[in-house]
Amino acid sequence: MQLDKLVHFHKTVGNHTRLRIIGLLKEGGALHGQAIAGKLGLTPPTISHHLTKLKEIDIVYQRRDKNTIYYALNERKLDLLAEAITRLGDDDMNEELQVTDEEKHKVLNNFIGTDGRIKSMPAQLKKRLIILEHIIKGLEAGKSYPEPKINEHIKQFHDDFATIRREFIMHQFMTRDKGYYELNPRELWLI
Amino acid sequence: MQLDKLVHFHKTVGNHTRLRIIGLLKEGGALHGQAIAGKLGLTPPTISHHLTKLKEIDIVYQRRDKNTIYYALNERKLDLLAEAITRLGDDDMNEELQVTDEEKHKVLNNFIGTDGRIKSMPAQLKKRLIILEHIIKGLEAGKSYPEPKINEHIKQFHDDFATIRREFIMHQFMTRDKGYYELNPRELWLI
DNA sequence: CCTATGATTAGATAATTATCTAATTAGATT
DNA sequence: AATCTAATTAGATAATTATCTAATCATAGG
Repeated sequence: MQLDKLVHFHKTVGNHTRLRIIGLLKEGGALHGQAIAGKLGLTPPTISHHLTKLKEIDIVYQRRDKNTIYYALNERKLDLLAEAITRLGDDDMNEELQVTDEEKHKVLNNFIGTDGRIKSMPAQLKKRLIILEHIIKGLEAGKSYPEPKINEHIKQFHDDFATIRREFIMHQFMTRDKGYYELNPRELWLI
Repeated sequence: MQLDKLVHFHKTVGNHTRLRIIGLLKEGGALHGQAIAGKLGLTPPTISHHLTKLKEIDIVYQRRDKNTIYYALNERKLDLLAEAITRLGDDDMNEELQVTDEEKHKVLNNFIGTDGRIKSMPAQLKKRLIILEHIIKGLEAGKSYPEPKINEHIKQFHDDFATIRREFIMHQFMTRDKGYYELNPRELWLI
């Protein structure tokens, strides 16, 4: 991570109100704007202002339900940035996390048969993520799926839909709410 | 770590010049003021200004040799603070939002008369939440109420049922769907 | 199409702050 | 004591920003 980005991150987090918002989201899960405003004793425009800043550094994301937008913490991002601090002066950061298209192709060729089904799930996280990404690409962003639909979709690739479905949640590809599943924004994906 | 302290830390580190100083000290070991000023193309007073801020958060310490003061990075501190980031929002950060049972009793006694009705709605959010919680406790979880039923229930406590009903939604005590109201699970309540 | 609700944008204001030059302080050396 | 060197403080200025009110936008539901 380069200097400017790190500055931007700290500048954003170095504010009383914004830290309190982060705290609220951490303890309370997703909240909508007016709830945050109420709890902090500030007006909605002010909260809006802070939320856009928090979104800029990618630490909160949003989900819309009717007229209400729920904001939630991207905790993984938090961890990554914490790590970045200790490596402040170092230059060779981040590279090891990138995956090239070529690498993806190779993994897909190795683990997916000519019939399109998964021959076996790789054990290594990096490769698993590539497979998961491949599966989830068949789903539509912004659409809400009931659990059976998800199962059905996964079964096209692999019989163990329960494990894979769980990994979708675990690795932040999707969100579950009351039995309904929805893709997370791509920036949240770990790949 | 306290909220204020965390804010102070991030505010301090969230500055282009100061991060560059940290970077210099990390790669170059101890440096004296004028050397830093030279490398960054700034004047000594400016560097002095930033160094006092970095000393405030205890991330830089100094050693004097004759007239020259050498500044060095406290890397252990850096690690500690990085760790604190992942705990943003944990435990004691939100202390001021916790409410004890004793506190609740006190508020209820103050705002609710012997007839069980609300004498006046407190303005302070924390107290309002206590009153709202009290009112909503008379409703049953999992049951779906039409709007008139809700109004009726609230009117036992206060005549302004519209405002209170709206606050139930706003503060996530309940959900409305097509004119029907249902309690949210308790974990969602802000109290 | 109309209305209600929640979010965002625009614009204003007051507070904070990064930076400079000029002046001052603190040690060290002669 | 006089002088040199490095650091700090004072004071000024320009830029940034947290917050508010008022206005606008976007979506849902009739």
